Amino acid sequence: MLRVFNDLTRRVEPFLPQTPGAVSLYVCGVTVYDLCHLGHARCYITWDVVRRYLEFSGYRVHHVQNFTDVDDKILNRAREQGEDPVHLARRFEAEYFADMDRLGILRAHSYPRATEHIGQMLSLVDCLVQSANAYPTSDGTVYFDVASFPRYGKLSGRDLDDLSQRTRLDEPDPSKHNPADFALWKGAKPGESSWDSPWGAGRPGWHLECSAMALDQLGKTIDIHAGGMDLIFPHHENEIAQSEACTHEPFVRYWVHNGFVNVDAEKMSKSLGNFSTIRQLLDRYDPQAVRYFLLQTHYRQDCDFSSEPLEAAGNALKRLQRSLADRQAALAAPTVAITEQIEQLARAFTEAMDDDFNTPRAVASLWEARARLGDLEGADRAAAGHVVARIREFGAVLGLDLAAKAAAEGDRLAAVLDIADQLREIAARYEDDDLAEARQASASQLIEALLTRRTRAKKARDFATADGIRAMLSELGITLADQPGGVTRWELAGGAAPR
RNA sequence: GGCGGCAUGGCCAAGUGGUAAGGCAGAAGACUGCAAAUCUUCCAUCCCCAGUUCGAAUCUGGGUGCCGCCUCCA
Repeated sequence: MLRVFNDLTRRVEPFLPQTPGAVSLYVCGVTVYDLCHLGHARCYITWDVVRRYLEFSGYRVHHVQNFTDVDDKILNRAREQGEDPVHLARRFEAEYFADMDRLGILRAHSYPRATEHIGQMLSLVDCLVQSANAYPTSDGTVYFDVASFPRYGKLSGRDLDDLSQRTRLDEPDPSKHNPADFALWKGAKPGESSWDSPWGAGRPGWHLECSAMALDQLGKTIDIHAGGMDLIFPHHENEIAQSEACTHEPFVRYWVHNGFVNVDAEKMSKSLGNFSTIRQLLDRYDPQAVRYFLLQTHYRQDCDFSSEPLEAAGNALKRLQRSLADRQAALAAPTVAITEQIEQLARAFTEAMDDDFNTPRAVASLWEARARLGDLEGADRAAAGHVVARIREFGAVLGLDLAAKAAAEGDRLAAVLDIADQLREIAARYEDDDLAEARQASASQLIEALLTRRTRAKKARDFATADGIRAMLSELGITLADQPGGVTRWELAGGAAPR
């Protein structure tokens, strides 16, 4: 039985969607005006794992994630760069997908854009004005009247009186009834792109779009609404107010939020100068290592992107993959012991994930299953591959690929590294027929040829040659591993992605 | 000022009453021409103080330290 921490009640609750077997999931998406940063990586990997686990648990998930493509930041950025705002927004949508694809994040079923839901937003504003939960001002702005919504502050634990008294020094609009009122619709300034409305030309406020699109695509009540912790107030608080004031139905059953990303123990932010993009991260670390790193921390905790733990995660993942590869071929008929081990793994994994998506424990269950493999003997040992297969299956539920890198992958990496010329130089030093033939070959073929040459040297007990080849490949970042049976495997060292 | 989070071995990190998961790093052994990899084993009493309890990392009270939200932010 899945249990989920609900920020609305601040408790872990049994997960009961409206319709048994189906889950509507709305994840707050990005404002498309810049490249995605580490916080986005954390957020979308978190909800990707949640979605994968829901599906693994048998739920039919309808996953919707918006793009905010009209907003001050976009307009400002477009002006700075002399680019059309729509063009800029579409460009960064593509960049978003490029990053998320590298991180292995499943595509949502729908990516609604704010600009394509203006009509739904205006209907919502109209509904709120009709019900006296909102009021227009002389400049064409429509504010939500927070005092008209008794439950305002419920999600974030704010007190309306307190919020109201905290009048901000730079509060620009004296026509607000209450300083805590927020804009549903913003009157357009001259020259800005805008849409016509009953209240004059303008554009939507930030909070409005999520309500309008969620209501449009998922109905009045959605099961899970997810996003970063920083969205609790004011964004999600406002979404509740504007949605429920109109529909009179609970907007969301389970509000879930992921913790922050810190860099060197401080919040990552542009002003602190410790802001980094997903791209910069992936220049240094394998996307799978990043995912593994994040899985080791519970999603509601803050996590600190620093090099040591990231490298540790890469090492751990690689060791797990290699360790499994050693047993994968043992596929004799499953024995009682093997069946028990599989059941034990499944139990530990699902218990961990059912407990508010406790991925650190889920990952640990994989390691424990792997360790038990070591105790197997005889017929049990000959069937160990079945356990390996299950460990990989559960890894996939977390979005981890626990199969060792296939030769094709190594080839791709070698090609990206463009080390063929250097390999040919090495080959030239150990001139012989095999290598002469390999002159036109790809990087991985050259490596294989060198390995063949080295194996021959080893058989002849010419260790100087064998170690020389190993040392030179090592300088190119290629690590050799002589395995029992005389087979030599190679891989790129360090877990680093190609630069 | 209001609201909230965190403090567990060298590092990361689970665990919310029953005697400290897991990973990284480190050490020892097996294997190996040597390496690497792999396998096996070892490696903490949980920020401080006072309570509750047969029993607390886990509950209560009091400290100390760190962080976040309250403005755009995933």
